[in-house]
Amino acid sequence: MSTAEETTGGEVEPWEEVTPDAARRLLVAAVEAFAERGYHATTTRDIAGRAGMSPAALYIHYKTKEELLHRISRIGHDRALEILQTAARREGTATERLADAVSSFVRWHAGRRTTARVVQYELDALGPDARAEILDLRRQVDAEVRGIIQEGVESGEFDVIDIHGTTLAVLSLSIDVARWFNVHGPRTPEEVGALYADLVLRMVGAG
Amino acid sequence: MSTAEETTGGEVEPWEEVTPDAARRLLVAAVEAFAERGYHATTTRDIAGRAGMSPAALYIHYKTKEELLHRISRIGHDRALEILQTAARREGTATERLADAVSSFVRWHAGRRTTARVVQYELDALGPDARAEILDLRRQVDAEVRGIIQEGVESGEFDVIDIHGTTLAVLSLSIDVARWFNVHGPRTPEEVGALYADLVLRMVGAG
DNA sequence: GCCGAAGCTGAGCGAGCGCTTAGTGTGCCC
DNA sequence: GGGCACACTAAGCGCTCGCTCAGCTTCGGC
Repeated sequence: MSTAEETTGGEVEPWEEVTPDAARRLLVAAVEAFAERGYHATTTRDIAGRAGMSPAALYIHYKTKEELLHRISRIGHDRALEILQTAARREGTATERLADAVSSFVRWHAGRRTTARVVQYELDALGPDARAEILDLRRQVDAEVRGIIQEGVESGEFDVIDIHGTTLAVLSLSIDVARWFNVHGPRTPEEVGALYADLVLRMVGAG
Repeated sequence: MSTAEETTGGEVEPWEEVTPDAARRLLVAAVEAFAERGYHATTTRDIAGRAGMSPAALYIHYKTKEELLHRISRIGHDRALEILQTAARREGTATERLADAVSSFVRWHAGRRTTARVVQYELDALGPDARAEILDLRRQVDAEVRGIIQEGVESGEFDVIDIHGTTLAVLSLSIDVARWFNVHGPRTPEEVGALYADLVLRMVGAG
């Protein structure tokens, strides 16, 4: 199986780039809390408690609660963009690359649902500077998908009238997985990824 | 033009069912505030201020801040379900009814974006009883769309393998419009509705 | 064996939260 | 025109929030 993600199943815990260990535990606790209750409904006491620390410990590693969200959002967007870039830049037809991009992007939104939820739905809680930085990453995400669709249209593989609108719809469909996906539901991330890749190929008139 | 919504363009201000006038002004103010900042980040002082009243005035008409959200969510879900039911029960082929359902559902999510945003993204802020009531409405929404797709498959109009999964994707795509739609953006609700109806017909293999 | 740096805690500050209460103005009924 | 129901306000209560700070522990270097 050739996919854009190198090791989906055997992927080690993410966030390993975050050190020291206490800072990572706090960040993982924040991801869970933000995903469950939302940024504004989450208290710093809750985050510290989940990480097994006192409320004050949080401020050794992070200046504010918002810095936690910023770090999570930045790392998550970097990862999402990396997944799409890997799919977009592999060799193969536009059809193969679009299917790969959607299936791996969706697999990430389902499999890492808590992270994806925070990344996709808590943007407005960031301050202006952090938000601008993240929006720039989102434009890059959009450009990757639009590029594949554009190439498929030019090669005659796809039949698409509104390239920008269709790109928007493909990304919107994939991102919304983070809202409804249920770990205890009937579908695995792999199954949703495969279904969505098929639906997207139909949307662009491939095959 | 025959659509599921009787009068999209000329639709009078909604919320006219909410009386007296002061209660409606507070509710409209709450919709705006919840849509902009989210339920938890909105203060009762902000809601009352937008409605031109003192903070205490809110509690003449609503027992709690959560009751405001509950009323908004209930009315919004009723309206969304009504739109889908009108499209599903009109006469015509499954293709026509699915296109009508998606275009009017999407048009509502784009045109009434602030309401739709609160309705679709603030469910978790409700208490258990209110949430259960709303979830029941969502099951009815799902059943309407699934019904049309099922009939299209049975009549041979559609080519769909996973009916439940495709229903989920169609609703997910439409609902997510409330997240990204921008009133000042390049597309009108009508244009997005038409584009999305076309994309959904492709997804189900119609035509 | 002493020292300073680093990681963490217990206690708590000022602010703003949801919500309450006592009191005020207004208009309608008789 | 007196009384009353109703809509609303000013003030503020009790609480929890994000965040701070003085002090304790631990540990490597010498």
